[in-house]
Amino acid sequence: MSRFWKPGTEKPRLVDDEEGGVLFYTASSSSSSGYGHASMEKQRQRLPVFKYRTAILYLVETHATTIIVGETGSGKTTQIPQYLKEAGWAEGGRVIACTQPRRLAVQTAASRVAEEMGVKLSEEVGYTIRFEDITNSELTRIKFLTDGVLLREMMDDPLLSKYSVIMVDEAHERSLSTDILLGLLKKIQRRRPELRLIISSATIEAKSMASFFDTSRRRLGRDGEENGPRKNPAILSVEGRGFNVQIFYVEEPVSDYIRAAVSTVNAIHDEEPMGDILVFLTGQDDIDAAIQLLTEDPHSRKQGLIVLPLYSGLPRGDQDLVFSPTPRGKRKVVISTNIAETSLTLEGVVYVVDSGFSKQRFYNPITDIENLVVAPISKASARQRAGRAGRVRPGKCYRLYTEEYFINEMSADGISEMQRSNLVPCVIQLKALGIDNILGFDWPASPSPEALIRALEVLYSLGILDDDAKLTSPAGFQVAEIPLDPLVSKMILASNDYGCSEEAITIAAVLSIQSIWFSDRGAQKELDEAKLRFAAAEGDHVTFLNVYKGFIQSGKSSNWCHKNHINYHSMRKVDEIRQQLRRIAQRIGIALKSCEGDMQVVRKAVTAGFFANACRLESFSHNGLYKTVRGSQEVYIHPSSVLFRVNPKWVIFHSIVSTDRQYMRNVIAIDPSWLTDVAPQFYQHQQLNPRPH
DNA sequence: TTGTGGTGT
Repeated sequence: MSRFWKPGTEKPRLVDDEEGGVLFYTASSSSSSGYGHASMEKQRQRLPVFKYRTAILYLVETHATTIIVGETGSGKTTQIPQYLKEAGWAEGGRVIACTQPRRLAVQTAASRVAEEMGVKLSEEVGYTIRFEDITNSELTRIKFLTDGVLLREMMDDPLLSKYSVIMVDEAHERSLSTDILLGLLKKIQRRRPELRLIISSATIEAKSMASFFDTSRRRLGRDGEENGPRKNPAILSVEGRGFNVQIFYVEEPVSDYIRAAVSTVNAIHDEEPMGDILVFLTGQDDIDAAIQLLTEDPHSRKQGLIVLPLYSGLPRGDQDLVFSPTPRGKRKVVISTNIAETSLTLEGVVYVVDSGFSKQRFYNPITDIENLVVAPISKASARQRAGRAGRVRPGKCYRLYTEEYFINEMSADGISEMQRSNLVPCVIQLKALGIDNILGFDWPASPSPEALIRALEVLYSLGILDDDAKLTSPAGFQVAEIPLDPLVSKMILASNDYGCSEEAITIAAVLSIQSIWFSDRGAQKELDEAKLRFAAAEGDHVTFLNVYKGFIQSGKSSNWCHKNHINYHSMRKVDEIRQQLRRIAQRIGIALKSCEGDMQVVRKAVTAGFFANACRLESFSHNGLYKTVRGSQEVYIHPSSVLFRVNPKWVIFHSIVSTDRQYMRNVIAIDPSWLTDVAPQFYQHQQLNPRPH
C-alpha cells in the first residue's frame, strides 16, 4: 500500500500500521486451503476484540446481560458470535443471533463470518432480511438478521426460544425497532433466565443501557442465591481501530453554516496535506447550494478538487461515484447528509467538516403530523461524525460551532426516534405480542403518553383495537400480520369486501417506497410530462395503478422506466413487496381479486383505511385551500400530485409534508357519503355538511 | 406552483 503514497506529504509508517486492518478486509478472495485458513486465524487474532475473548465468554456465562462498548473496527460484530459458537452456545440445536439495524450490515457480517469459518453461507452461518432468508433451520447456528426481522419472528415465537444468545448490535443508534426489541428482550429475560443478551453500545449510552437491564434490585425478599446468571449487567469496553482525530471548533458562532463549510473546505485544501474531505450538511438543498458555491465561485475554484454530493435520493450511479478511488494528486470532497454518519462508510476520509445540524423527524400527537426539521445534532452524533476522519490515519474534524456550545448546549444523546415518531406501527406490534398495558411498557426511552394515547385512538377508530384496547378478531390480528402501516393494512382488508385486493396491494406497495418517479431537478418538465401520461382523474393512487400496469405490459423493462422517468429500482422493489403482500394476504384469508378497472371500489377501499385524512375544499377558496374534516387544519394539495390545481371538493391524503404550508401528498378524490359508510362512529353527519353561505 | 435526514417489516 505505502508505495502509492507520496513521500513527504504523508506518513507511510502510519499507513503501514493500519495494514493489518486493510488486509483483514481485502484477504477475502483467498481460498479455503490450509494456508488461507491459517492466515485468516492470524487476522482474527489481530483484532482488538481478540484479547477480550476469555473475558467476554466469562461475562456472558455469568451475567444475563453483557454490554460491550466497542468502537468501530474492534471486530466485535464478526468475532463475538464465533467465540460464542466455539464456547458451545450453539450446541443442542440452539442458535446465536446477532441483530443489525441495516440490511447491508447483516449481509456483509454474515458473509464475512461464513468465510472466516470456512463454511457455506446459508448453512452453519446464515442471515435473514426482508425478502431474503439465507438460513437453514436444521443447520444454521449463527444467524445475522435485522432487528425488524427478529421482531417479526417474535410473532410466531414470542420467547424466541431457539436462541441461546441474542446480540443487539449498534444499540446506541436507538432506532425505533432496536428500542422496541430491547424492551421486549427485557421482558423475555424474566421468562427465560437461560437466555443471554449482549448489547453492543457506544460509550455514551452504556450506563443508561446497563441500568435499563438491571433487574437485580427487583428481587423482593428472596433469600439465598438463585441459580443462574447475575441480573445486573456487566460492562466491558473494547478499543477500536480508529485513529486519533483532532477536533477544531470555530471561535465565534457561524451565521451561515453552508458558507462556513465551503470556506473551511477551501482552507483545508489550501493548507492541509492530501486526504479526502467529508462535509456533513442537512439535505439536498444545502448540498446543492454548497456544491454551487464550491464549483462556481471563481475565488474558490480550485484545481484538483473533486466535489461530489451524497444523499439517499441520489440515483445509484451518482452515489457510487463517492466510492471510486481518488486519483493521485486530487482531493475528493464529499458533501453528504447523515447517510455517511452510519449507513455508508467512505474510505480515505481524513478531514471532516461538521455543520452541527441534521434533518430530524418530529411527530406532533395533537395534529397527528410528522415534520422534517433541521435540528442540532447530539454529542453522540458529533463524535460519530468526527470518527469518520480517523479510519485510515489520524484525521482532523472541523466543527462549525463553538467548543462552549458543544460542552454546554449540545444534548448528550438527542431525542430517541421512539420519542419523535407516530407510534401506530409500534403499538400494533406490541398488541400483536399480547402486551396489554402499553402505557406501562418498560421502554429504554419512554415515548410521550400523548403520542401513545393518540396511537391507541387511531387504532380504535380503525376497528383494530376494541373497547378493552385488545386486538379485534379477525381484523386486528390480520392487520398485525401485514408488515405495513396499519392504515394501509386496513385498506387491504377492506379491499377484500370490495373485490379489489390486487389493486389495493399494488397501491400499498407503491405507498411504502419513497417514490416511483425518477427525480432529477434538471428535468422537471420531462417528469411532469411523463406523469401526465399516467395521470388519473381519480388521483394519485389510481395513477400508481396505471404506472404499474404499464410496467408489467413492458415486460418489467428498465428501458421503459427510463423513457417514462420512472425509477426502475423502485419498481422492482414494488414488485417484491407485492409478492410478499400477496402471500400474506392469502395466508390471512384475503382472496386475490382484481376489480378490472372499477376505480370506485378502489377509492372506497382507500377511504376505509384513510378516512381520518379526509379534507374538504373551502367553498370560498380560490387558491386550493382545504380543511381537514377532523381537526379543521389548513392544507393544500402538493404540486407533485396529479390533482394539483384540479382541486376536487372532497379528497383523502396519504401523508402531509410540512413546509411553509401543509401539503397533502398522494391524494385521491372521494364522495363524502363513503366516510359515514366506512366510519360511522368517527364521522357524524352534521360535520360533513358544507357550511351554509 | 414544489420538494425527498436515515433506517426497516
